Amino acid sequence: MDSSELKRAGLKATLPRLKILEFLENSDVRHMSAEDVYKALLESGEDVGLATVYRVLTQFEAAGLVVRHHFEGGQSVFELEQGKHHDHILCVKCGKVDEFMDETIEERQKKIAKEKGYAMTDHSLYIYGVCGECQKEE
Amino acid sequence: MDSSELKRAGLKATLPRLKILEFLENSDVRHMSAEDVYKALLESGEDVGLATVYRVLTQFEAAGLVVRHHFEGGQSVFELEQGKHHDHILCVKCGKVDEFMDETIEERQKKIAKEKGYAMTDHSLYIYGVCGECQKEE
DNA sequence: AATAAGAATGCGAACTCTTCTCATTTACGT
DNA sequence: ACGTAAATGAGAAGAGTTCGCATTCTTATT
Repeated sequence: MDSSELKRAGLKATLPRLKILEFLENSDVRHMSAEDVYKALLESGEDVGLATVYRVLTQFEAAGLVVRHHFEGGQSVFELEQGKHHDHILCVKCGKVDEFMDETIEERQKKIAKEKGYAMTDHSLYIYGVCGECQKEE
Repeated sequence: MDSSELKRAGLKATLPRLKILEFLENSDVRHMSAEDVYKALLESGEDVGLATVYRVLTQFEAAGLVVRHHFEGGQSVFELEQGKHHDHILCVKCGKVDEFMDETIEERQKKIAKEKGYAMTDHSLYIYGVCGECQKEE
């Protein structure tokens, strides 16, 4: 088991944390709600509580292992940190999520923050649309 | 009373709708949650239900009278439609909200959507930071 | 390897924001 | 003014998330 990542993040290597991290790393879906993680673990025969999943994901976020997003639709969505910042474009029909990174937009944002007198801490950019697949279906 | 705006939007000119619209138009705060609107009306002596405020704001949104935002923090925030699209920059300390519009960013977003094969329907961009005022306070 | 002490867990209750249900009231064309 | 359909208010219900607490783990120390 790879408890070193957790140790490094200053977190005790408990079974639920290990399982959740492992799941995030091995899943091919990159953006998941707490509920998604919870259900997947239950189906794998793990015995975790939903509250624990929420707690752990929040800790992972604080530790920088995970990034939390607020897509439309209310619930939080989590994504394993990949080192490189990026924004998201999502399909309003099928829910597909794509990622992109645009240096020009990044620059402009910094510029705007400065102009407005803000010390920028963060930003979130979501583009919504209908993906190629969904456009075909009438 | 100005019921014409409501009529034009295809909505019956009921008292709660009139009051809510009037309040949105006369308030100097431009971004308000349903709860904010509800409380303000109660304090003005109006007798509205919170459910009605939610319903009406949702109808206003559908009618294009109002725009709904999902700032961080969970609840929806509403803003009177001003014709011209803009994005937001908000202070994470005091909650202040500023608006901006950047043609370059707009263009880039369209370009990205096209590249990724999406038919763009909408987008949301929020910059978070500490505003000038709040930077001064220690 | 056993132990002690504190941290983490699971469960259900609680909380927040929002929507729904439904009996009652209101707006508006006639 | 009246009738009808739509809108309202109140509280219940729903979704997502957090909290409280008794129990169970981790881990540093023997």
